[in-house]
Amino acid sequence: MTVTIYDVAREAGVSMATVSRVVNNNPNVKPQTRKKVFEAIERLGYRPNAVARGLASKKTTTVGVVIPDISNSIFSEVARGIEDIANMYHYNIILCNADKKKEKEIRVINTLLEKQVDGLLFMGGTVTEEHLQAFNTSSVPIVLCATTDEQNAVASVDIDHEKAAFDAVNVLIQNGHRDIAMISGTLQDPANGYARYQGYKKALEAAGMTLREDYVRIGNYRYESGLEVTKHFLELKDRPTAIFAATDEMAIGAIHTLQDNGLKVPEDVSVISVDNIRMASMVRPQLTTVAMPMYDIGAVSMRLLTKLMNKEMKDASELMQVILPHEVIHRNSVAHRS
Amino acid sequence: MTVTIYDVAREAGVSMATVSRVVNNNPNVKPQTRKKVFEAIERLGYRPNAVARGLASKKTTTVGVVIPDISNSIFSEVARGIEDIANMYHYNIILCNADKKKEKEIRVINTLLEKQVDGLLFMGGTVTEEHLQAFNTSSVPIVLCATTDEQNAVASVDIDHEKAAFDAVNVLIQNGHRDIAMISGTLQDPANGYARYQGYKKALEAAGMTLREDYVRIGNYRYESGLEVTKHFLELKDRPTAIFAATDEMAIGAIHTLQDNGLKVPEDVSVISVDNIRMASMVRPQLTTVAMPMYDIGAVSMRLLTKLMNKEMKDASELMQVILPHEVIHRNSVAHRS
DNA sequence: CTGTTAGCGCTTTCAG
DNA sequence: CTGAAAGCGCTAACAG
Repeated sequence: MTVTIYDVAREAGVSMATVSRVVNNNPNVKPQTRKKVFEAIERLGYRPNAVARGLASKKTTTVGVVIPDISNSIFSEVARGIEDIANMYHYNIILCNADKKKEKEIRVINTLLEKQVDGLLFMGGTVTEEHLQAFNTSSVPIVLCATTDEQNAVASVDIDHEKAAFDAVNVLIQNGHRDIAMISGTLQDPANGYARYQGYKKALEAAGMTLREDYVRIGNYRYESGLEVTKHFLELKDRPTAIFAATDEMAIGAIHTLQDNGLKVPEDVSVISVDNIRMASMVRPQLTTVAMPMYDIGAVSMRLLTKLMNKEMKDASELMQVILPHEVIHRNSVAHRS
Repeated sequence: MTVTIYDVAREAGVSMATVSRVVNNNPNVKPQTRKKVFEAIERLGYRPNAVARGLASKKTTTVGVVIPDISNSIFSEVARGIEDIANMYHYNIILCNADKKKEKEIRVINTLLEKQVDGLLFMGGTVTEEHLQAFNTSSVPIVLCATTDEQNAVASVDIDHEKAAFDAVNVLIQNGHRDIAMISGTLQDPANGYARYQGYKKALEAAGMTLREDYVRIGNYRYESGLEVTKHFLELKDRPTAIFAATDEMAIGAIHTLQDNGLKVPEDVSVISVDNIRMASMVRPQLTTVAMPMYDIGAVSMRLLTKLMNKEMKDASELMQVILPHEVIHRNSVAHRS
């Protein structure tokens, strides 16, 4: 039925070991023998069994990636970065959506580990004590992607969310705005929520402005939420002249309710955010935002993982927190205060 | 170092076979023994090795999915549908981007097969003779996702692209439009290109209208392309009053160059397309389009694959071409001809 | 440069 | 209900 390395060996008149060598490109094989073996392989239509190889060699050349939701463009960008580099180093990836649910995250981490992945890339919600415990049972390297744990106990690659938010709010301030509202994510979320809120707060402070409670509203990162939340700002007696949204999607939502209410962006109200999803340049006005290098975060974390898997470097804890640079992308949603 | 089934057996005072039974939920184990084994597992922190299991049982509970580009929202939607159902049936997925490049597609199909996936989901460009050959070397079931092969030789799930385009153009016609241009994809692409173009053509014919060469332009499916191509229509002496784009992204591009040139959508020019990506309702005006059920295509094809893998049904060739329904989503980019 | 020989960790008859 | 034993297909020393 299925042709094995043994069949090839017999067909070529050599030993299994030799066949294994040519299949694995081991140079210690006489060209002549190599040729014989290749012919036998061809003739028999032999296809190496990676599972058997994995059991024998204790390496599967596959890495696990747990991701919140692959259909979310932010994460699918990261995933593309991961897969490109994985591919480059001859790894495959097993993709698991976990929707930022702790239970599900822990569960998939375990099944990935059962599948003997050579490494793990984790992209999720908050990294809790339980996550750390699960990571600890792993004998393969793990790197956090677009997240970090409080203790910096595990390698990670991310941007400085607080600084990104700070920079965003600052362009508003530089444009003369003083009444700046924020559409935040939940403060429970360390990176996209809390950190970005902190950046907003600190930027105001640095400019000697005071934070108004009614200028901060919590959204859920999505477009519809930006649409909703902005209505509240519109009801205020003294409306903000600028809005900082924690994500591009919410910012686009904000722009639309503004427009739907007869306000012009950026003439009447300026809008800025963080992320730089593809859609940011596909709306009118085009969105000014702070670019988070999604693809690079994926690519760099996968590259880091390969190094760890090859033991090119030990997980030197502190040194393993890589922060990628962000950048303000000036487009058309911010104007000087009129 | 690593604890195996043998260690657990010794610890629990039973045989490997018994441990295997409890791990696999085989009912033929006395509750008492089961308990002993579970305790031993707990005590030792035993984690089953799925690779060894895969070798012994010849099943890996993982399926391969080859996809053009996971960062493209169309495909990432499909992927989510696939993963959800896979998860439901306890399968994991190995994801490979192949960018619709034949070479790459064939290559990943082979490595996926080497990894002994239990089934394969293929989403790609044209299915050529070479693809069919590669599929033929497979002993596991394969289903095409959002594509079909000419010969209907392999199971597939997709929508009727021609009919979807036909329906889209028809809403334009129903609205009194007679000068309808099309932004098409390449005619080399059977589904999104050729079939959608055919639908356009047939809708015009059915309405007794003649197709104007200069009203058809080829784009590359993306936003920027829609932006570009539309400029040509603007240069025509008798401009179209409506535009049908093969994809939402190109339609949004069309809307924007229309707007950027002082034309109003839909008052001056109507725009419709096919896809219904998330962004379609995140632009102004919101896009009227024919919804292609991306998530469902993924979900249904994965479900079909599970049936094939369980041999619940043999690949009854002809019967295996499932066509999912599409639906016109009326939003605000189409108006009656003024 | 090539062959022999043990396993890798688990499932699966087959007995009992 | 439980155990013994034979592999699954391949890699990796170790000899030669």
